[in-house]
Amino acid sequence: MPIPKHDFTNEITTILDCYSGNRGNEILRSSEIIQYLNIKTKAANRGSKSRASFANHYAIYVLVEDYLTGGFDRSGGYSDYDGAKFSDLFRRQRELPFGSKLQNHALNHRLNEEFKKYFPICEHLPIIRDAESNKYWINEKLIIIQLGGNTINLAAAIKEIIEAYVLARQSAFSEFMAYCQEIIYIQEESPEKAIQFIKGLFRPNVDARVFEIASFSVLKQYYADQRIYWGWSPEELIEESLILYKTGRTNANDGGIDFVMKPLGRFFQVTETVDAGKYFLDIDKVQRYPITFVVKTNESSEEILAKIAHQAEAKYQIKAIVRKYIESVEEVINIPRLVEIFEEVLASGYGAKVIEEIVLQSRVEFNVEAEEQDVLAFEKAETDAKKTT
DNA sequence: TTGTTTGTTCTCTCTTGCAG
DNA sequence: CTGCAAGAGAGAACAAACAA
Repeated sequence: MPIPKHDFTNEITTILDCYSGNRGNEILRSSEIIQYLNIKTKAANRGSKSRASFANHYAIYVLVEDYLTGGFDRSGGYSDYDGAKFSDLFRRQRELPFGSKLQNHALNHRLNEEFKKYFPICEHLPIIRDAESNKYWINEKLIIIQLGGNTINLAAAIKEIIEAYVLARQSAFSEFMAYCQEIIYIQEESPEKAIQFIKGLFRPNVDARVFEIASFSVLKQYYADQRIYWGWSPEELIEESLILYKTGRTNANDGGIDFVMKPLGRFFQVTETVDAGKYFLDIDKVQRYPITFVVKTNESSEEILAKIAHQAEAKYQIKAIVRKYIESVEEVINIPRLVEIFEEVLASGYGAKVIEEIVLQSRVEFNVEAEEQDVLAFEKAETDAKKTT
C-alpha cells in the first residue's frame, strides 16, 4: 500500500527517527499503527474548522499512556496485566485538550472498526477488550516491531506523535488568541496598530468565523453607544442602549440568525458571498421578517442590493414579489461600512472593548476548555494582585 | 452533488451504593 | 430488603465536514 504523505508525515518520521536511530521511514513503512496515525493526522495544519478526529487518537493515547505508566515497554509482562479500567481511560480522554466531550465509542468500537477498514489484512486490532470485566489493553503486537533483527517498542513514540499532533492543532488557534491578548496592550499605546489589526480581520478572505466574531464585536460596541427611549406611555419612557446578542456558535448555527438586537428586535445575518439564493432562503425562514445582512465583501451596498434584485427578478419575474424581498433587507453592512463603524467606535474610545470582546468570543467559538480559562483568569488575578501591591 | 466520516446528544439497560 | 439515584457502558440518531 502506498503511504500517503502530507504536512505532518515529516513530523512523524522525525519523531520516529529519534527513537530508532534515523529509521523513521522504515518504521512508517512497516508499522500499521504508525501508518494509521499518519492517515489520521492529515488535518494537522488545516484550519480550526476542519475535523481533528481526536477521539480515535485519544483512544490510542490513553491506552499507550497506561502502558507506559505501567512500565511495560521496559519490563514486559503486559500479557499478565489485568487491563485498564474503562472509567479511568474515559476520564483521561476528557482531560486532554479538545477532549472534554468525547464519548466511549472510539474505545469500544470505532477505532477497531476503522483500523480494520484501512488494514483489512492485518491480523491484529489496536484495542483488546474483555467485555466480561470491561478492561482494556492496547495490542502489544502492533506497537512492538521487528526491524532488521532489532526489536523496537513504539509506545513512547506513539505518545509523542499524538502530542505533537495536538500541539499542531492548537497552534493556529493560540496564535490568534495570543495576538488578541497582545493587541489589548498595544492599542493602549498605539491605537493605530489596533486599528490595523481589526481592519486586517475585515478582509474578504479571512476565516468566516473570525469575520463573524470581529463584526459582532465591532457592531456590539457601536450599538451599545446608541440609546433609545421607549415605554407604554409617552410620560413613562425607559432609556435603554441597544444590545446585540449572539445567538449561538457559528458552527452550531448554520443558516440560522446570527445576531439579534434588543430592544429593537433586529435580526442580523452574516454571510460570505453575495448569493441571492442564500438570502432568499434565509428570508423565507423568517417569513420575510426584515434582516440586516453583514456581508464579507468590499462591494457597495447598492451593488449588492442590485444583484439581489437582479437575481430575484430572474427567479420570480413578478415585480411585486421582488420588491417585497428587497424591502425585507433592512440594511446591508459591507466591509467598508464595518471599518467606518469601527472608526466611530474608536473615536468614542471603546476600541479596547472591541478587542476584549473578540478575545472572549474566540474562546467560546473555538472551544477553549474551561480549565484553560480558569488558568487564565487565575493568572490575571495574580498579576492584578501584584499591580496593587 | 452524494455518500461517508466524525463529533455530539439522547436514551436505554444494568450495576452499585446508600438511606430508610 | 426495598426503592431511589448515580454511574457505567452501550447503541441509535443526528449534524457537520469531508471526499469523491
